[in-house]
Amino acid sequence: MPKRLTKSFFGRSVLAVAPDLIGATLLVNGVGGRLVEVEAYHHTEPAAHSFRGLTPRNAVMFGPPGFVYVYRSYGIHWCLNFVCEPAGSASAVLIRAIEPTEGLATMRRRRGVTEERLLCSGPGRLCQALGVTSKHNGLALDAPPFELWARQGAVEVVAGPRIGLTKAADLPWRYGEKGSRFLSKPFAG
DNA sequence: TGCCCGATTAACT
DNA sequence: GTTAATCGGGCAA
Repeated sequence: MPKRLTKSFFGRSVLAVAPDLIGATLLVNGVGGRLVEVEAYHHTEPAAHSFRGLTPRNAVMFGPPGFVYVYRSYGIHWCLNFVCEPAGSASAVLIRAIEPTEGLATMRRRRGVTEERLLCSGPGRLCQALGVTSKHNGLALDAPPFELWARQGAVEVVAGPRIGLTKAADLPWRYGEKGSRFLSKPFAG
């Protein structure tokens, strides 16, 4: 049987947690699937929301690991993050793409598209498909409506530069499942 | 206070 | 390939 990921899983280096999340299963109210693409963010690099210090928006990032940080992107979309490392480190993993496995009909209704590959392939898309909004900001990952299960068996993880950044764009902190057709963008090489 | 811009997406040409 | 939608943070004035 699969194992639930608890807060101790997240209380490690964000660069260790991020690749370990590939292949894990995330459900929100029973809707979701396998994580196939994530990105790491650390307060010491300027692309992170926490880089300039604590604000009302990023406060959850400065709290303990294993909690959810949700922010509004471009005034339109929601983006889902998992807080990592000991409290105060202000690091997090952005969830960028999911392979849908549970609640496909609900996702299609929320997204307004039928093609499976377009349901969760992107940070904004997966939040819409899973019904994630600001009301989830600050909630614990090991309690309802969230369920997070460790991956079973081996997963081949690849890394590359993060997407959509103008700062610290060279850091190879994007991780994904090799060859997955549900990535928001393929990995080079 | 005002202005610029972003961890995006979809609908254009 | 380009652009609009839309809003809060950061910084200049």
